[in-house]
Amino acid sequence: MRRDVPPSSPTLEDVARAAGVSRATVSRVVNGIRNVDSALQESVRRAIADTGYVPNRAARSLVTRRAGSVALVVSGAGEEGAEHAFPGRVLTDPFFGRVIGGVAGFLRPRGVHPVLMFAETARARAEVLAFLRQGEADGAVLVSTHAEDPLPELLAEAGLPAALFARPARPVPISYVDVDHRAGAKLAADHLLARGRRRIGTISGPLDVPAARARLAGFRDAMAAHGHPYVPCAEGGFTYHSGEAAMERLLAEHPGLDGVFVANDLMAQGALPVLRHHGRAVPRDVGVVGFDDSSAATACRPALTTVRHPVEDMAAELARLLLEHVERPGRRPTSVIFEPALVVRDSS
Amino acid sequence: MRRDVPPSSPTLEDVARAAGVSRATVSRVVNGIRNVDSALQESVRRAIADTGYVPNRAARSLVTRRAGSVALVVSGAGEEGAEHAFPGRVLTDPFFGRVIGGVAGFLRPRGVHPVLMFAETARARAEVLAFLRQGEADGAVLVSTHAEDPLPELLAEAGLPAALFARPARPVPISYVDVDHRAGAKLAADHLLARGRRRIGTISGPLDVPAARARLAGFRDAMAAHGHPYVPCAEGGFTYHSGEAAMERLLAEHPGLDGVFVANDLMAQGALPVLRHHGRAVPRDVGVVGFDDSSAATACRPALTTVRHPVEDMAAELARLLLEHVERPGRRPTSVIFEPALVVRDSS
DNA sequence: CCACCGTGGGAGAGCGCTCTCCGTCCTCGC
DNA sequence: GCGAGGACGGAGAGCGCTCTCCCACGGTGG
Repeated sequence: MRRDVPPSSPTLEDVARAAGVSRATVSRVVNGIRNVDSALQESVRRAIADTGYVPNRAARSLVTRRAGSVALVVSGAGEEGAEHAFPGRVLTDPFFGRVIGGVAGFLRPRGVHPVLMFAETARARAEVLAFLRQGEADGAVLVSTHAEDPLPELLAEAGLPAALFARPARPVPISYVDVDHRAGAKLAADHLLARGRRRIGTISGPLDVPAARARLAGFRDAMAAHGHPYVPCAEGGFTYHSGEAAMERLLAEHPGLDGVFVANDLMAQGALPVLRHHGRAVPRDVGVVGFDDSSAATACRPALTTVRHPVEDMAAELARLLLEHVERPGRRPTSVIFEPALVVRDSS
Repeated sequence: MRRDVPPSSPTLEDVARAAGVSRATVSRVVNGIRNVDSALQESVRRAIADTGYVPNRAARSLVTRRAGSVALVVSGAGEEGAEHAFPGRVLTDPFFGRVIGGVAGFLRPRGVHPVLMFAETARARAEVLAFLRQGEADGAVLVSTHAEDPLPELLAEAGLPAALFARPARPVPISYVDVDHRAGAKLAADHLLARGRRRIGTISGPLDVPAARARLAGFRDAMAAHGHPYVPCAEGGFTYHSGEAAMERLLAEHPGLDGVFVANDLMAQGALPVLRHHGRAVPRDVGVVGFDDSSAATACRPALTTVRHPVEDMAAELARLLLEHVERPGRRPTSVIFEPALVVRDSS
């Protein structure tokens, strides 16, 4: 409509011609650098508006060697070998939603876009590496579902900018953010004891996950410090159903229980109906404390007392760490640990 | 380590030199086109392996005018004006996780990457448009949280390839996928009646959302066809808490209720404790049927009878539609409607 | 025996941008 | 009054790739 021949979008050249200046000057105005006479600047801006110019990202990337995007990798999701299954069934866990939201929230004002990737198989991991090497993304933030994920090491070896959500199981020279799980578990222990609970058990997460181990250890240490050296434990898998099953077992072995610390809210959500089913009123007979302060915590009856995990803030910091590595490639890995807080609701 | 001077990755030129052929030939091999002598092909492949070459995506995009990625836009999320808030609190809803998983699952084997974007504000919408115009993504799939979302129209006007999850409130010339909400609601009605329920109410979704309206209308029509012209309804907002509140209201006005159709699982999950709290046993006194077959359906006690919404398949189809539009820009919009199915569990 | 065609492969022109040079002009200071 | 130096803007060389030509060669039919 505006032009006759080319239906493709206007280029820097077109704008330059319209404004009567050189390409370089238009580029300077667009990128806001150096000293360009304000009158010229104005006419360039008008020409940009007139032509409807938008810079072509591919061309820019080609010369700047920056993609302006980062890979947001959900790693270790799904089963090995389930090549054609839908990935991201994990995304069903509200926890990932919060991480993604936090990362995206930090990146957005900086004009960086997150590219979603799943890396559950060896092939998928190779794709992530290729993706980064091809320069389609400047780096990767990684959130793993299980501890044995080899991707962090692969990234570190390849020298690609990356940052992790949660400390890796084996030490890897890579930046990460995490919460102080031990301190959070101590908060839960202190709270249950303060409420007068004395026969306290715990439902842990899968013990190959460092976070789950740390929560259990922290809880036991805190209990021991208060003179409770033995704390019965049932291991769960961080899912609703594993929470149910673990609660059944714990209750069968320790019917006299009057308090439970559950290592995440989803499992606690599963534990509540089991307690009710066995005639235990919560919080009257048994006090329950979860971990994460996820949406599950308020989608329970009674609403869950829980340990707040500042997931969004952590995810934002995660993104910040990554961008720092992208900015200055040589940088040494750093880790940032966040403090948890107790949120008291109705279940304790 | 391998080379002395350039630490940057090898280019087509380097590979060509190593294989003793021209750039063009290497390009042909890489892209698997035209007829290249198999001996040459072999030596080129070896050279690629030796140099560790990976094609530079920006350079390729520059000439092919294809980004190889699409925008996955969550639209209408969060409140207008909450500029600095974390976006994607919606991601907490497992429904979005399923959509994202389905889209990603389809795109992945095709080498297309989804770029996550949020478009809750006018500014964010402008960014999405600019993103597409800049050629950073070849098109957009859109999943909206509310009906008044202006983004579909903006995309259609701009002639950018796009596809929607769920039919837009106002007709827009754009492809979409949806489920047959009316048929799903009829399934629920038939089932409740078949189980002998006679005093049946419903909790609807927000009535400005077309899907919510269609479910309500379908339910009422099916009930009317069976001789139940009046069906009491309480409007909810598709969230856990709105489900609780709606159930309270419905029960207050119609204490004799023996069946409820709830327009999504999350609200049904909220409704169950309310029924229990008011002394109604589920399913003995009241039968409950949800909608979606989300993870919430199995994370309830009793487990929820619900209408299965094949979200992953729909999302895959959504991605397919988009890619079709990217492939052949002139294509007319099409819509694909999926059939729902009843999943009987314990709540009815 | 020559015109013709099909096939394999090279040369080279860009794609749209950034950025380094370098030239021009204007303003001071001595 | 003249040279130094700063401010401004243009020319042009690429970034790494694709793809259109075009050439060379061998086989075929008239």
